[in-house]
Amino acid sequence: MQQPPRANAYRDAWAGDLRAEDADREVRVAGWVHRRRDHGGLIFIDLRDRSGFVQLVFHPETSGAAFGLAEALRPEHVLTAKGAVVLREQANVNANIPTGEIEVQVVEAERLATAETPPFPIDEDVELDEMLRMRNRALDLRRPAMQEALVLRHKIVQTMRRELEARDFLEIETPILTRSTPEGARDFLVPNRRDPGTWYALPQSPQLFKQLLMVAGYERYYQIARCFRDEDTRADRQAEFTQLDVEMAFVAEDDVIETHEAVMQAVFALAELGLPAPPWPRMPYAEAIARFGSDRPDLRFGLEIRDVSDQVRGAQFKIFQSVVDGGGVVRAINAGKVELSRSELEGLNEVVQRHGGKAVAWVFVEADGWRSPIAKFFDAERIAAVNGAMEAGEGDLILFVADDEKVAAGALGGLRLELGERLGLIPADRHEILWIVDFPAFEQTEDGSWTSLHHPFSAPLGDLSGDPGALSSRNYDLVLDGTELGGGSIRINDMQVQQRVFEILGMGEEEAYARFGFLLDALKHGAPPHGGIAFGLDRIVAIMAGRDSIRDVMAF
RNA sequence: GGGGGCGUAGCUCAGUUGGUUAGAGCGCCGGCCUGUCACGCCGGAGGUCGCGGGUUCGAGUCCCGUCGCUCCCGCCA
Repeated sequence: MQQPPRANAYRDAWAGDLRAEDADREVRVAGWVHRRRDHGGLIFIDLRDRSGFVQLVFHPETSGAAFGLAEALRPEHVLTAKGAVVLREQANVNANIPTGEIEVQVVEAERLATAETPPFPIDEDVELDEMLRMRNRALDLRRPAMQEALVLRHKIVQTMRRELEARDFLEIETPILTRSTPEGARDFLVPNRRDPGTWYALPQSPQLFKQLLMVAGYERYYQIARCFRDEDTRADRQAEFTQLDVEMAFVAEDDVIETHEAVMQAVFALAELGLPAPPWPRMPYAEAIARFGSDRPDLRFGLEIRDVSDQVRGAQFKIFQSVVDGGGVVRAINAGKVELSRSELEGLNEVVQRHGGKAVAWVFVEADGWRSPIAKFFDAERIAAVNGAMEAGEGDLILFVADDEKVAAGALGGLRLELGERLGLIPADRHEILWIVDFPAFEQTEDGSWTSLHHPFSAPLGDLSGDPGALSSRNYDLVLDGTELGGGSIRINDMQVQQRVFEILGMGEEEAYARFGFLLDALKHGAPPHGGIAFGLDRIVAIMAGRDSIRDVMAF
């Protein structure tokens, strides 16, 4: 703790903060019985509070009535105790704990509450059933890993506030009972008692409000914002989550990126992630898709994807040929010198199929050709060309996927992650961060209509009257170890551009106004160039705390 | 909405090819113990094997259903 507690009838010192220099002090500490070691004629109690724990010693002659109390104490009983801090004899020093040089010789103690036997150990990090943890939330939150995560979370938020404060940002709250926000998930709805038949939506993000604040001239806004999306959960996704939400006026991409490199560097400094100092690399979306099959590539390991369409063109293998003829691509990963069994190789099909692909073709590179069911379809020249493109040598396994470009990229991206994990290529102690930039503005859906890759307020770049598929958007996403930490964009501040975007999206003026009316009205009154970003706080804390599930870094 | 996995003591888990009285560690309770710190030693209690049905001479084990949890896909950045 940074400060000693205000002295009162319960305590005047933090248990975990007592040190050798406190020796001979008379202190009163309060907390929970962490552990009891009863030696019959001598009882040790580890007394725990938020700061840690200290050993209390109860002695039959010097502790008086407190000794009898100590015999009755059990784990998690609540206690206040008074006594002298004494140096332990050299042989009794416990170097493994911060308070191990001293102990408190109790002269007086009072039990403030008893406690039922806890249903699970609170001092160890055993994996527990989630229901059990939720039913016993107070006990679960007492566990050290949860406390550390929540302390870290607090420090991260404090750091964000401090860094943004130093850059003149204003923290401004936005409504929770609101109208639908443009993030594309299902809204949580709350019935409006005063107008039966109508509903509030809970915000999926403060997007509309923060843009309104920019139009209103507040220049720099941020908020630790609760967001709600009525979608199924994942380990890294909850229906209710927290974002650091930021918006700035009179800025371009570089301004937003550089500001947040500084903010996030300060945040990351709270854990030893070993990240390089900014500026962090920026990779165009198209490159990320081509090389890693993902717009949030994990750069901690290789297994990059290469295009071998040209090298296989003209081979006797009909599957590849028809894909290439049909405008598709053949791409591959060199998995290196690994021996996978036939059934393991077949198992990879499942990974590919999950991403909409059909199957994986595989070859083992040998001195005089390929070992593979498809080897017979390839002449020596093409084999050499593919080996060359894949930088493959003897013993290497090459995995191919042939499909249209998007599916092939996604399937190989999935395959890459699967192999990285299965082959143990992902180092736990190294981290890789980068920005993904130059996103396409629009994606064509199966029925031929266009949807925005992010939301309809991201500013497009390019000729608005031309092919929507050729437009890029002024977006940027920050990716750490294959996890998207946050993303944002420069927004549209010109109503004509905004209207053209709605047109491309097939959204009529009426619908646009129904959904975003108050922002559109605001944009008419002089909108500055502006842009912002939102970071998923829960994910950031989870990664920094080394937890797999964001539920392990949320108090409730 | 779809698919996979799991469900055995308070907790974490083992339980062989379907076989006799279902186990371990920790925790809990009792006893002993004045230097332990995950104290130690001795003893003990604790089970509707998620629930329901079926197959079988016999089911924790196999089958069907159901409930709960969880992961993944869909969905979602």
